[in-house]
Amino acid sequence: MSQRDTNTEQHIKDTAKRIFFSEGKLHATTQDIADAAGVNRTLLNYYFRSRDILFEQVATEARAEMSAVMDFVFTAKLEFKDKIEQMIDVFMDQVMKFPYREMYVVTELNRTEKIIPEEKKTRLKSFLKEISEEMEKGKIKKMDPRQFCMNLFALMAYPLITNCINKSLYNIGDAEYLKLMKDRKQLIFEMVYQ
Amino acid sequence: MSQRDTNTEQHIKDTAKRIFFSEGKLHATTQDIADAAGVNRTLLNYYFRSRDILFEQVATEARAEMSAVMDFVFTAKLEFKDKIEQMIDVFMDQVMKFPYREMYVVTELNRTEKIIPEEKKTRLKSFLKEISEEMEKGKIKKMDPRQFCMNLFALMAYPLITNCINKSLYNIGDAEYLKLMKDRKQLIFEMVYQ
DNA sequence: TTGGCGTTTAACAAAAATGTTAAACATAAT
DNA sequence: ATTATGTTTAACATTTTTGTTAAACGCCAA
Repeated sequence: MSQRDTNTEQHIKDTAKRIFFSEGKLHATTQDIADAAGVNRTLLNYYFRSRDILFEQVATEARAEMSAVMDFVFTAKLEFKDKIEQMIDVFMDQVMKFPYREMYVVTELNRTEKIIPEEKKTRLKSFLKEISEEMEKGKIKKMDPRQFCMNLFALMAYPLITNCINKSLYNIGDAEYLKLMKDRKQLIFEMVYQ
Repeated sequence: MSQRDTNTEQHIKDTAKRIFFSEGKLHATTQDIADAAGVNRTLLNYYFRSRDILFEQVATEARAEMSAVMDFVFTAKLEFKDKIEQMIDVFMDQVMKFPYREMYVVTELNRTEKIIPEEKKTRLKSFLKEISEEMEKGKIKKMDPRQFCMNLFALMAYPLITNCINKSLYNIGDAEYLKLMKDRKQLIFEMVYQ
């Protein structure tokens, strides 16, 4: 830590996240980000040296945050039913805040052909197993557990990605949209559980 | 029509669509597109004068194609149940071919602040009404019809957008993924039409 | 067979985005 | 009060992307 501590470096990254993940402006330039952060563009180079480094850090933090959230839920000592409920609650809050975060990761993957670390896969595997067991018990409809996962995440994430279309299409404002999204928590639970 | 008829102009647009909508490379440059189309970049300017015009044409055609598909389904003279079945069949085929098409439209909307024409909204409205009626009849679970729509489209579109993540996460190859997506047609129908 | 069209090549121009440098300024911490 | 740090300004350099122009080539159709 430096003697004089502004946290401008983090502020810049947070602004980039807002632009990319909340506003979905995937084509934003360094100038756009500097403007939005209310700082001079040279400051971005001062802190990050290059656009690529900034973007990479943002992407890395994004992946870390997503992992942290998923871990929190996956490893929770809860009954399956409660775990699902908690997952919906936590994950929906996330996508409401950062609707385009996964989209950013996807387009970065499409651009750069990166790969997903093994550890994440093992965490998911144990969750898939839990799902299977719950199906055996007859608590949820039987299907490929991967399909169950896809359903769950689709129902949570998609309506927020298409936010701008939906608002216009269904003629709804910010407040009502927020309410619809909050109502979805219960609705989604009812759809996937039984 | 010209005396000598290559259809290079359309070929270029189709290539752009493939790159944007199928491969999800939202940051592709005119050079990328020219290369993928196997033509010289100057030819893009020859046909379209500017990148913006090409992109606008591609976006316009995308919207038109999506509208055409939706119209085909919305206006079909079918019972609600069959209509839903057909919608899933037709729409899933679309998203399997162009997973990122809606994503492209969304990011363009976020970039340019365009607006959606009224006509589309009225078509949707009559569909929402059909949904309400079906709920009254007790054929499907009661909820806000808009939520029903969001559920339906989420279940269809999202797993294909996150294609690259899913393949890696669930350790599946192209063939198996294709099968999973085909199986989803039936699965989604069962989820929304209890 | 030749004229017109589609296409490429090459060489630039222009614009947009990014990166660099040095100097000046502000100010909180010592 | 001085200094080190954070920040801005301004002036450029570099790189990437896009747009322009003119000439040449291949070839099909009239």
